[in-house]
Amino acid sequence: MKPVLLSDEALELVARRFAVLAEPMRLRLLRALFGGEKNVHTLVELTGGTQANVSRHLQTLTDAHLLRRRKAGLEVFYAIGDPSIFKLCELVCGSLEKEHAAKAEVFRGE
Amino acid sequence: MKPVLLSDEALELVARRFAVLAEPMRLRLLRALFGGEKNVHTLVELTGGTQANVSRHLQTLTDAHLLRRRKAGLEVFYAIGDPSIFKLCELVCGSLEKEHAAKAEVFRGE
DNA sequence: TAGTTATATGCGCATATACGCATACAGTTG
DNA sequence: CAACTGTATGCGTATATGCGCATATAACTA
Repeated sequence: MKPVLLSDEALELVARRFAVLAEPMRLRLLRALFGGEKNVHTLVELTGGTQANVSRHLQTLTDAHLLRRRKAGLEVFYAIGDPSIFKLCELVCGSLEKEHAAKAEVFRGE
Repeated sequence: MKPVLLSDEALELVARRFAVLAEPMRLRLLRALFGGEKNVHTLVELTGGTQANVSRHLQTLTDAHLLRRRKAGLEVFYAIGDPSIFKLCELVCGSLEKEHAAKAEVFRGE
């Protein structure tokens, strides 16, 4: 497929999407959600962050349409809302793995 | 497909890679290099940035192994050094397109 | 209604980084 | 050697944003 040359405005949007993915805590949240939807309390435990910080990052991810939000009584459940995330991480990991073969074992999950 | 769960250290590296791609000016540089390698002066013209700023961003991209550097006399030529960039942008663009298409439908009374 | 639980948010601080300016460095030419 | 060209870099500033603390909001329960 031929690469389409994007406009400057499109590049701004792409950059913003990449920025959302450029925070380790948000990636940890996405990782925690790979297995399916979870409520905030569970995500706080899994990521080891504070409740306030986790809530903020969940907001950022939801605003970017990477997560979907479901309210159930007192709890709020989040789940991955954009399956392209999986392929994105696959691509980046593959590239990084090739890049420093010395650190490659990190990406193979031991 | 079964996603591999990455370690926290791996996620930090992935986040760093995304951060490199999270700047519009760096994406403009990558876009300018889609057609092949170019020297700094040409990239300054194509992107409309200052020479100092362009040089810095080229450094960042090269450090991340996304570009390769070739010196020829006074000039320095840069070229895309990681083909996964193409697929990355394709993925993100596809995702953003869907998102905006969905948004557009709202205004069409869908 | 009052109290409890789960989640979200206002605020301030600290840090990271993009940018512009000036200048340094490297390589070529006189 | 000096002068010139192309590229890189030190420095200061402005802005963005991640984090912690405290508190607010929402929904359930006695």
